[in-house]
Amino acid sequence: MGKQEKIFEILSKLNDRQREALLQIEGPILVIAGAGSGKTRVLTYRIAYLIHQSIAKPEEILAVTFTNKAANEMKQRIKDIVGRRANSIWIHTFHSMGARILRENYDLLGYSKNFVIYDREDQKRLLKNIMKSAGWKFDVGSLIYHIEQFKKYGVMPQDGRIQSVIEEYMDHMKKNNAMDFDDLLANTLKLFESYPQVLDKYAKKFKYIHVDEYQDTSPIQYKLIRRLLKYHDNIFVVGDEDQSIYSFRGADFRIILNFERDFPNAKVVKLEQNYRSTKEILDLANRVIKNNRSRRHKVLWTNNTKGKKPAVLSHYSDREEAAAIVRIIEKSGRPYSDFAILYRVNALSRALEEALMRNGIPYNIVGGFRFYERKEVKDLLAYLRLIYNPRDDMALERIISVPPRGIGSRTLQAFREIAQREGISIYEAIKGHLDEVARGRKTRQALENFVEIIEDMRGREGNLHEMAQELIDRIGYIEYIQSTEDPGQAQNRLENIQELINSMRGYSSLEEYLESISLASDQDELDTRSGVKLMTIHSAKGLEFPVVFVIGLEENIFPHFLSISENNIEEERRLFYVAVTRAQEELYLSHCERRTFRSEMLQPSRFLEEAGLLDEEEDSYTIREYTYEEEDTGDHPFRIGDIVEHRKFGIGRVMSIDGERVKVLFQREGLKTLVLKYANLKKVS
DNA sequence: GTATTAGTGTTTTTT
DNA sequence: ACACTAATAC
Repeated sequence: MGKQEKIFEILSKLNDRQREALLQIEGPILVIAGAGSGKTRVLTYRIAYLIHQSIAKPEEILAVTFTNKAANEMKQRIKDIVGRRANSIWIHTFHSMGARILRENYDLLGYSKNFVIYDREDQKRLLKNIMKSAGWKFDVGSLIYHIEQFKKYGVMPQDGRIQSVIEEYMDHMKKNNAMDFDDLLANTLKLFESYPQVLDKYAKKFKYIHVDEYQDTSPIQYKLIRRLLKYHDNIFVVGDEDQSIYSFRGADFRIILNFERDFPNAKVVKLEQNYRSTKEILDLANRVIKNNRSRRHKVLWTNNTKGKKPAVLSHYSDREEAAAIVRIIEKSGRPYSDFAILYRVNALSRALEEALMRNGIPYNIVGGFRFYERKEVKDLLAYLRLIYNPRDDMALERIISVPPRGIGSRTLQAFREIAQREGISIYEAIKGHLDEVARGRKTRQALENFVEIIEDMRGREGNLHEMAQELIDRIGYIEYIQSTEDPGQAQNRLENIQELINSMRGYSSLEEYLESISLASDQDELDTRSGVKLMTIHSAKGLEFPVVFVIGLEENIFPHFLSISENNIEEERRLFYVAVTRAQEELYLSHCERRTFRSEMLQPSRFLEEAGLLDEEEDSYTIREYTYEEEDTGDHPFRIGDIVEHRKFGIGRVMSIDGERVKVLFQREGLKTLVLKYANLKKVS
C-alpha cells in the first residue's frame, strides 16, 4: 500500500469529530472523550499520522498512558502502521517515564544506577523495623498515608515521634538506594527543577506530548508535563471528567476542567458517539451521571440497536447472588471469556470464587491476589533484587531465612545494628563483619554459604532465566516447597516458579526485568487468560466486555461508607458510570441483603434508584430470585460415580470422596487423589 | 538460638 | 491466601 493510501485509510476509519481532533496538529488540544468513543484510536492514529507524514520523528514524541498494558497496545498498533520506527517513541506511564529519566540521570540526585523500587510490602516492612528499634507502635497504614501527604504536599504531621519515623524512613530509602512510587515522580520533578540543563534536554527532545486519561492526572504529574512544555505548547490530552476515579491517589479532575484556562489558545473537541454499548446501557449511564454537578455537559449516543434491558438481580445472600450469576453464565451459551464481574472492593470476590470453582467455571481474578504477590514469586524476586542491589535491605530481610538455613532473628538483629552503626546495608554488614557476630561454627558457615551464592549469581554471565534456575537449585527452593506444602499446593507453586522463569526470557538484563515487574499493573497480566474475569472497577478502567455483572450495589458498599462520610459521592457515581460503561451487550446490576463479614441488613444502592431501576411494581427490569437454596454442606457438586474432567489428567470417574479430597480413576493416568480446592475438576454430563 | 506450629487478623480503590 | 505472633520443639 502506498503512503497516501495508508493515510487515507487511517482517516476514513474515523468519524468527523475524531478526524477533527487528529488533524489539529499544533498547540494545546483537549479531546473530551466519553466512554467507548474511540479515544485510544484517535491517540494512536494521531501519533502514527505525525510520524507517517514526517511531521515529527518518533523520538520527538512522548505519550503517557495509564497502564503498561495500554502503552504496549498503543505501541503495537502504531507499529502496525509505521513499522519499527515506533520503537523509539517514548510510550510510558508517568511512573515508568520517571524511572527511565531517573536512571538516565541517576548520579545527579545521589542515587546509584541500580536503585530499586520499594512496593507497599517493602514500605511496611521498613516502617515496622524502624518502629521496633524505636520502641513505638503506630498504625503502619496511617504512617504510609502521612509519608504520601508529605511527599505530595509537604505536610508533616504534628507529632514529633511520627515525624522522626518519617525522617528515618526517607533516610533509609536514600541510604539503601531505594525509591517508592511517589519518589519516582517527586524525584523527577526535583531533577528538572535543580538541573535546568537536564530538563532542557527532554523539553527540547519531546516536540509532541500526549497524555491519555488526563482526568486522572495528579498535580505533580501536571507539573512534570508543564516543565516539559518549556519550549513549545504541543500538548494533546484525552480524557473524560466523568471517569475520574483516582482522587485517593492524588488525581485531581479539576486539572482537566481547567485545561482551557491553563492553555489559553486550547482547542477542544468532544467525542460523544459511543461505539461500545447498546442504547439501553448508555441511557442508564447517562441517567446516573447527570446527577453529578462538577462536569461539562455531555450526552453519549449510539447507533447501536436497543439491545437487552439491563437487569437488576436481588437476592437474600451473597451465596445466592453468586449462584444466580453462575446460572446466567451457564444458560447463556456464550464463551466464559465474554463475562466480567466487577465490584467495589476486593473482598466481594470470595463468594463468587467459591461458586465458580464449585461449578467448574474457569475464572481469573485480576488484582487482589496477583501473580506477582504470591509467596514463591516474591521470594525469588527478592533474591534477584538482592543480587542486583546489595543495599536492598527489605529484599534481604525477606529471604535470609527462606529456605531456613540456620540464621535466626537474633543474628539478623545483630547485623541490623551493625548496619545502622556503620551506615551500611545489612548485606554489606554480613559480608564485612562476619567475625563480630557469628562465632558459632554453624551460623558462620550458613552466612558464608549465603553470601557466596549471592556473589556467584551477581558475577554470573549469561541468560537471566538460566541464572534464576541455578539460583533455585543452589538454595534448594524446590525441596523447600515440597517439604513444607501439601502436594497440591506444592505443585501449584512449582508451576508458578516455572512461569516466572519463563517470563524472564526476552529480558536482556536484570535491571530491565526487575523494573518491568515493579511497575507492572493489574491489567498487564490479563491478556492471555481466558475464563470469566473478576476485578475491581478500578482495575476494569479502559476495558470492555460483552456481558458485565456489577455486584455489591448496596449502600455503604457501593457507594462505600468512607466516601459517603467524606462527602465524596460524586466520585463514587463516576465509579458507577465507569462500571456500567464497560458493558457492550448485557448488563446486570446486583445487590443483596446479607453479605459474609457484614452483620447489618444492606439497603440497595442509591445508584440503582438514580438509574430508574427500583420502586417499580412488577418491574420488567428486575429478575427476582429469592431462592433460599439448600446448604451444600459438602461444598462441592460431586458424587461417587460422576464423570469428571481435569485440566491435565483428562477424563476420569470419581471413586470416593473424603471431605476435601477425592479419588478419581483417570482413563490415562490411573487412580489419583486430588484436593478438590485445587484440582479444578469439571463435571462432564 | 533457630525452626515449626497453631492461632489470629485481614476489607477502599492502586502506579 | 498471606503475614504476623506467641508458644513449643529441637
